[in-house]
Amino acid sequence: MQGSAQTISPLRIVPRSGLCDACQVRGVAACSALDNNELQRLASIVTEKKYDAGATIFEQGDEPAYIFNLTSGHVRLAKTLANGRRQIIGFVYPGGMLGLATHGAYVCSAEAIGPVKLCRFPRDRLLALLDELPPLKTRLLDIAADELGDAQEQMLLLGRKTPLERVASFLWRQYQEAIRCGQTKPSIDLPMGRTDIADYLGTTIETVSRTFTRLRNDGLIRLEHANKVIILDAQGLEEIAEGL
Amino acid sequence: MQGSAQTISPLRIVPRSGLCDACQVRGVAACSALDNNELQRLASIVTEKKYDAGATIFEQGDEPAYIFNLTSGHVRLAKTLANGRRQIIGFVYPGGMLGLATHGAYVCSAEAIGPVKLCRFPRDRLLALLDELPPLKTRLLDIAADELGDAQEQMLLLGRKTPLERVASFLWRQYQEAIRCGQTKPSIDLPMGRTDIADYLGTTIETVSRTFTRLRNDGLIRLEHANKVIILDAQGLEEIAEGL
DNA sequence: ACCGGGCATTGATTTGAATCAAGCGCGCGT
DNA sequence: ACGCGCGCTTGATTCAAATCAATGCCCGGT
Repeated sequence: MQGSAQTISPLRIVPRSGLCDACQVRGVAACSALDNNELQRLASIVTEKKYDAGATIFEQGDEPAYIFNLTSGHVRLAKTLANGRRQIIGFVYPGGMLGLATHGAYVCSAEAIGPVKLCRFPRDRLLALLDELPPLKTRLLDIAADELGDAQEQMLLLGRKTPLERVASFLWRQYQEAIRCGQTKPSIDLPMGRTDIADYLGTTIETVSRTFTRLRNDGLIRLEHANKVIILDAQGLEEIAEGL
Repeated sequence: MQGSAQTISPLRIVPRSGLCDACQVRGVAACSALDNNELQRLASIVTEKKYDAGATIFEQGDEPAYIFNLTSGHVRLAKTLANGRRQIIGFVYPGGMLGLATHGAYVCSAEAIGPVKLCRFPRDRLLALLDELPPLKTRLLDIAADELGDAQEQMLLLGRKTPLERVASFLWRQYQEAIRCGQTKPSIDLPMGRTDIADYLGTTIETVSRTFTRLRNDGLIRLEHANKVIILDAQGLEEIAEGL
């Protein structure tokens, strides 16, 4: 499977690019912008890394030595205030990038929610490579612009939505993401716990829990168990999410 | 002044690039990445636009036909919820970009706070030009990564800071920005009103007002008038902002 | 199968910011 | 110079979500 040549490349040096051939997320990831030849250049600077559940991939304030591409598992990005209050900036799904946003240092920490695999690129080498791989630079610009749009949507949520609207928005987005990934049933598997959800939505674990219960009682969702949500009324959920 | 040749360009076609020669924000703006030759290519697709105070430059949801560079005045970026609740996503200062973040449409509206001048680039032509001007693409990627970092900082503010910390953070950032722009006195001129500040900080006009009063009573600031703040205790302000 | 611990839910109480409601002051136009 | 109006400040009250406090449930280990 690794050696199977769907690609017809003349010299099969392939430093470790067998990885990319077998990559599960190649279609979604940043690499999707590249042809096989270009991909090999990228592959020449990549290292595959694994982390256990709960492990820290990098810390807010660290020198941003690497940029990552998540190939399997889920990651949370978090910022922490002096007194311990925590805000989750976002969740990363397979195919997503880590470490793009910086101000000279990582602006947030990245933690593995479950066991995680990712492709690690030395930042300086990746940035140097960008000048030789214009499609990749374009792709990264697109990704950054998209993430910026997502971030702005989250600001609206945090600044102006009620807890009910926040949870509904969260579920709605998870649902859309699941659909995008080929899910056909109206259900969501939540890889993260209530604490993470609360810290993402700028509220408390108790409020999140009560809100789930309320959505259940109102017939919008069913809770198969705490981490498996069945969407019963997608439109109703969206309307709540949009503040209608 | 317009025709003054500091640059030695062979053919002086210069569609309207006299503009760039005289540009006040050339050092800070995205164009700073370009040499004079490259700048002319940019200048060939630019149109200068002016807007009155309160004017809408573009609307959330519009087709993102243009990307802008603010040359003078201040802009607010806002998103609005069905029932009228508004969240200000950010304020743009001279030299800043508008319209970078998109998801196929402008993700927020841009409104002139006071009278405003900006350079307008047709999006498709600018993006096409990026492939010929790699330094500009790099610069835009840098700008996007920076804005992403700012957005994440704002999420922390909206999700986890108290109103006091929010206002202190806001003033602190304004102060840093003023210093960056060459300001030497410890004072800030606020181009926006209390309503804009409240909508930016995810709180109400009354709370903002009370918090200004409290910071004044606690000796951290002095209010020369509503829009002119003197910083009396910069360190104290920063400590509050950081939640210490 | 039983026990223990961590996570989620549910309930009671408190609290701080939103809302409601006046005043105040400054700038503008006449 | 005067009065008008808008935007800011200040005060009183309400209310929703945070906090405090049990209780329940599921999973993993023995």
